This record gives sequence, C-alpha cells and structure tokens, in this order.
Amino acid sequence: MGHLVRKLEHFVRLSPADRAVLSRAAAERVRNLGPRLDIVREGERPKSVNLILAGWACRYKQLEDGRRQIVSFFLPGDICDLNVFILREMDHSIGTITSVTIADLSREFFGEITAGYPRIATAFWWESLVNSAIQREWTMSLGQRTAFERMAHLLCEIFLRLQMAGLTHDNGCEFPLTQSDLADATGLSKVHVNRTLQELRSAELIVLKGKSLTVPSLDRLMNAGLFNPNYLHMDREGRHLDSNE
Amino acid sequence: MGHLVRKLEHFVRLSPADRAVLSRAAAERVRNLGPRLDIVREGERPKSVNLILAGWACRYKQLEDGRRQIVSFFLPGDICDLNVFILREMDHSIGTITSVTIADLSREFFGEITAGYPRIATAFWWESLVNSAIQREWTMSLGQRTAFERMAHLLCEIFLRLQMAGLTHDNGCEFPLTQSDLADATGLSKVHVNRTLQELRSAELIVLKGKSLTVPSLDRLMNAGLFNPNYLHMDREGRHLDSNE
DNA sequence: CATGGAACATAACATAAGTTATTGAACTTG
DNA sequence: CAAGTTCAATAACTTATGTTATGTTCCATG
Repeated sequence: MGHLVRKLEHFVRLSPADRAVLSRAAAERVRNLGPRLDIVREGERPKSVNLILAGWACRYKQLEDGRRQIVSFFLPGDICDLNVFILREMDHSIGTITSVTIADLSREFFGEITAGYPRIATAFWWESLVNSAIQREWTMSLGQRTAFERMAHLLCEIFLRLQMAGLTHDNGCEFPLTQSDLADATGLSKVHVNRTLQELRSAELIVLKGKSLTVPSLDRLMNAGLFNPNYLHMDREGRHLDSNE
Repeated sequence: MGHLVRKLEHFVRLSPADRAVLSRAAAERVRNLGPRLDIVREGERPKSVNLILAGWACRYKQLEDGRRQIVSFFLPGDICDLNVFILREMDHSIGTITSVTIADLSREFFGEITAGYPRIATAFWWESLVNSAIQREWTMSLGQRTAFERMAHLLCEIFLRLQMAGLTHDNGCEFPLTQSDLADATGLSKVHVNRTLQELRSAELIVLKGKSLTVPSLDRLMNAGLFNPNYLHMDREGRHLDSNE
C-alpha cells in the first residue's frame, strides 16, 4: 500500500517516523468508489484532499457542448488536490476510471506536516511541482506532437509514473484506460486513437490487449514519443532513474 | 509599478505593511533585458525567483527538431518561478518577448514572507494555483477548441489578466505578440493564425493592429472562445469581476 | 531616403486527423 | 445462455489545418 511513500522516496529520503505518519494518514478516512463516478464536480467548493490508495482516476474539464478533455491522470499514490484550502470553487471535475480507494486527508494533517515533518512537506511541494511540469508537458504534446508521438509519449509517462509507485512488473503494467479515455486525454478522435494504437503495435512498440500493457523496449517507445524524462524530476541526488528499489 | 500588488489584491486584502514589503522586494535587484532573449534555459539549475516588473515574457519548451511550444505567458506583475528552491533542473526555458524589467527575489525574502506576512504567503500560494489552472485550461484549449475558439480564448485570457494588473484602458491593451508567437502558443501554423485572426476581425470580435488590441465586446469574444473565467479565480469574497479599482 | 529585414497577407495545394457507419468481439446481467 | 451493452476494429469519405510560395507593408538603419 505504500505507493505514496514509494513515490516520494524518489525525491526525499524519509525517516521511519515520516513513513509512519504517512501510513497513519492513509488509513484515516478511507472510502471506496465504483468506476466512472465523479469524486468532485466543477463548481463545487472543494472540501478535502484525496489520496488515491488504489485504482485510477482523472481530472477533466468539459465544454457546454459536451466536448471533454482529460487534463491529467491520478494513479495510486497520487494526491488529488492541494488547492483545496485556498480556492473557492473547483474549476474542473475529478472522476474515477476504475474502482478507486481513497483516503481523505484532513486539514489538521497538513498542519501537522508543515509543523513537524519538513521532509514530507518538501516532498509534497515537489509532488505538486512535478504535477505542474506534467501539465506543461501535456501542453507541449497537444500543441506540437503528432498523434503517433503523442500517444507514445503518454504511454511512456504513465509507465514511468507507475514504475515509480512500484506498479510495474518487468516491462508490463495494468492498463485500464479505454480508447475513449485515451481520446479524451490526447485530444484525438476515438477512431484515430485506434489507428494510432495499431501503428504502435505494428511498429512493435507496444503490446496492448485486455487491460494490460507491455512495453518491449521503453527506450524505443521513448524515442518514438520524443520523450525526455527530465520533467518528472525523479532525481534525488545520488539516486538514478534505473535504480530499482 | 504596483502590478503585482494590484493583482494580488484580487485575492487577498493587503495591509500597508504588506504592500511595503512587496515594493521593497521589487526594488531590490532589478535587471533590464532586451527582447527575444532567454532568461533561463532548460537544463540549467534555477537560481532565483524573478518578478516581472515590465514587459512580456514566456515559458517555452522545444523538441530536438526545433518544434517549439509556448506553454505560458508572463505579464507584468507575474512571478516566474517558485519551484526554484526545490527542483534541480529546469524542464523548460523562459524567454523575453519584449524588453523586460525583472526583479530578482531572494530566498531570504520568501523566508521573511512565510514567517511574518501570512496574507502575502496566501496570495503567492494562490498565484501558483491559478497558474496551474491556466495550464489546465490551455490543455483544454489545445485538445478540444477549434483554431477560432482557441484564439478567442487566449485573447480573452490575456485581456483579463492584463486588466487584473491594471494594464488595460477601456476595451484596449498593448499587444506585443507576433503572429509567430501566437502560433507557438496555440499550436497552430503561422498561416493559420493569420487566417484565424482575419476571421476574428471580420466577425468584429477584435481590432488588432500594430501592437495594440481592442476588444469591442469582451462578452462576445468570451462567447466565441467558450470562455469561462472561473479558472482565473479572481474572486475574493465580496469582490466582483467587474469592480474596477 | 534607399535598403534590407521582420512581420503580415493571401493563394494553391497537400495531408493528418475527424466523422459517420458497420461489424465483430468481449463482457455483463437478467 | 440469450440479449443487451460496451469496447475495439476497419472502411469510406470529409474537413480543418498544415505547407510552400510569393507579394506587400512597415520599420529600423546606414
């Protein structure tokens, strides 16, 4: 269950005490939600910070006429919204993709962290900066990358993020996104997503079937997507990308 | 010169003391830079937080083959990078568009703020959350809006941001972006940007000539761009969008 | 005040990606 | 296990946007 801890340790070294507070917080107020449900809706006043313990979710925005854009994905170990305590009104919605288990983190918890756990505070700060960097990279993808590159890039990003959370095995991972989800995230039509995935398959860059993704060579996929991992900032001093564990 | 103060007051009410610290900080280490120059480059270690006192700048990313995406604009009163003290390496570059005057804000200044000026700290936190929201909205634009909508949307956003900083007069503002800049920001080709601007002109939504933009009816332009200002969170309790001054 | 270079405008043509439609496979669910 | 539903695959056709090219306007500069 330590996806959050696992991820944060890519950036700071946590003490046993740090890990303990995090585990305690993650066990506090736990809820389960079915797939394809909204956790918070645009326009609502946000009330709490959610930590995803299991399952996938996403942030999305919608235009009046129904056009929908997924603006980011939440994977296990991700924290949903640190903006909660400042902004008055959600400018986007958060919805589940699969069934999801979330922990509600209280305001007091964050007070405690800032007061007594500087390493965790730094790590949270880092997490939110990386999220901004990811958002910028999506802007880049949507603006400049072709459908093929964009899809390859997105798959690389998800794979690496899962890897950081300890959710990959060898060169594979679970992959619950439908082609329709991928369309909403990449700004492509469903049909073109399908075509693009076929292309990636026939280039032997991915094996995607059922809800499982295999990446025979991450390097080649990264190449295809013009993927530069620098924006994920997985680089604590003295630790390297490939150091597994 | 109080563009920053003016903007922040859209969110928190600042005391005279608050304003004083901000002015002092803004006068500390001031530099001038010519147009079309890099302030920081991707790959460098960021060193300081820059406050734009005058002029326009942008964040941008580039692919190996030269494709370039502007991922955000900095207008007077904007703060360039709060990530400075955490991340090791810039994942994007920052460059000037016009000549620019910037103040270097020191690390100590931020220490002072967090320790003794909670309202300013809140306002800075707010500023960075709004920046994230803007980035999400750009993702939406690039993924779902047509060229016409996207351009209208961008112009609305810039106009409103300038208005918050006190940089518009009636329904007009300075507009130093070239069509090439607009192309890099919207992910369109230069030719199509030109076409799109013609369309906006003939719909009488904008007058754009020289380096000056006039928006005859912001409402109509907002409509054309499916623009919902909620993501700018210009909504301190008891203050409204249209309350000028 | 002549010259050169940005920035802007426009046209003709090319193409990546969107749209609509049909079919089949893979599941839920009664 | 039949029947409905979602998801995926593919084809035929359309369109928004990209590309290449050329000319024009507007300034800065010698």
